[in-house]
Amino acid sequence: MTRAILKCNYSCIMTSNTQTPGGSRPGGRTARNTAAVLQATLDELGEHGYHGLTVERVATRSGVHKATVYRRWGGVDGLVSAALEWSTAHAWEPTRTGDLYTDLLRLAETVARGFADAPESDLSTASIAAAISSATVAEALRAFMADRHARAAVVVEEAAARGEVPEDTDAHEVVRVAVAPVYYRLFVSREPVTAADLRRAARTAADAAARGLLTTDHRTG
Amino acid sequence: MTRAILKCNYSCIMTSNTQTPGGSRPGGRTARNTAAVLQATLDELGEHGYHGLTVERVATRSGVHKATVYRRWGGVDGLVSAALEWSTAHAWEPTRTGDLYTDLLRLAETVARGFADAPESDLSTASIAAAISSATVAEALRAFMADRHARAAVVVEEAAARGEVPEDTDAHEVVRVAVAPVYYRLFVSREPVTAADLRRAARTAADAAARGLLTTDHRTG
DNA sequence: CGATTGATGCGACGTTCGTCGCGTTAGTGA
DNA sequence: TCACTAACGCGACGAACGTCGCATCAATCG
Repeated sequence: MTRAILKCNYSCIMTSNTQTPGGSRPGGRTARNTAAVLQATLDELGEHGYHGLTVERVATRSGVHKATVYRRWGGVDGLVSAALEWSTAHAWEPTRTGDLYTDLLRLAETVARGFADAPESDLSTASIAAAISSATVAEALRAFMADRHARAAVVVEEAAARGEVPEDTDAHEVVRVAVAPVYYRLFVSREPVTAADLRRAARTAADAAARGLLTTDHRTG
Repeated sequence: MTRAILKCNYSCIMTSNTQTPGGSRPGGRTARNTAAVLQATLDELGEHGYHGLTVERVATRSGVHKATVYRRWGGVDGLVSAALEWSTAHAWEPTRTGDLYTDLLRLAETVARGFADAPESDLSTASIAAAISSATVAEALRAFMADRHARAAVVVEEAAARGEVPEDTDAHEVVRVAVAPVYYRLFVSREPVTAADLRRAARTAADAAARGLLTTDHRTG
């Protein structure tokens, strides 16, 4: 889901320096440091995962002094939060094929692929791990996922417009039903995620929506 | 889901000393140390969470020397693994009311309650966090969840026997659809989990199963 | 261009982590 | 009861972590 973000290079982060200190002096050096540190954070996550993410290594890699990193971001959790908040600004759009099932399948595939390729070496994985022990990261993750959910909801709304699903279908719930089993297998039950599993998850969500099981007033079932 | 385990006292662990070293000398002292250390691990998890779980504190609390804990369990991840493996032996049974929806609702409620009461202070939460960075814990968690799934499948099989759902319903998939959204909200999207959410998850799973959306051959959808 | 001052670089410090070698304790079996 | 030895207790050690005070740098503004 955030896979493409890791491919992002130096200049990519340069453009979104929302992490400037007080805001009183967003000068060139500060922005440069922010870019270098966040990029180093992503690189370190890609190489050693969240478990091996160290302020000292990030500082050395970025060329920014260790004390500065501690002052600006507070620690490892702050680094993950900042990287995650930045990625929220990164535009993302779901693929729209004109068929709800296919759209949901693409969504599930995106999730699975992002984690399957490099387990524990992804920003998303790091965020989930860090959010468990850090309220700051938890809030950043919540905001990130809310953004993704809002964007993904489009595929359901279009399906409703086409008449595939009832008008009062809960778009967010459809997305949840489609992707939740994937995350569940990855992080909770620790079962392998096959292509058939992804198809089943998407099929269940699409069929349930089509039959009116996921409408907004169905909530009090 | 593993909430009740934390209530377990000293003697409870004493009875399952599967963690003896080579097996050549499962004597009284070794078993006593195992019990003390695992109990201290659960206590520390309850007080400080996984993030604050330290070998040094566990050693001090249990009265066992730090070096011994490192030798026997290797570190924090080993402690979590051992605690989790032990809890697999702990018998657990799903509530059976004679109605699939209600049974699934109870299941979802158990999951939600286990995490809602004391976030990040549960063995399950610690396991999920630790499994991300530790292959050992990941395997222990997989085995634990496989056991829980096998036990929970009974409610679906009985529903099939009653004729509520088709004979070839995939029991495991029904359970996944029922609980996955709960875990998803808790750890991924970080949304609050309300009673209505639990009802909706259980209702969706039960209805989808009743309509034949979760049969074994539906997989290739 | 020069003064201001927020941000940074720097090095040192106390703390905690994880490991190691060695002497001792206490289950085990004769 | 007694020897054997696996497991343990103990203290010390190097390494890494996170923090601090102070000197320096550079972005901003007059």
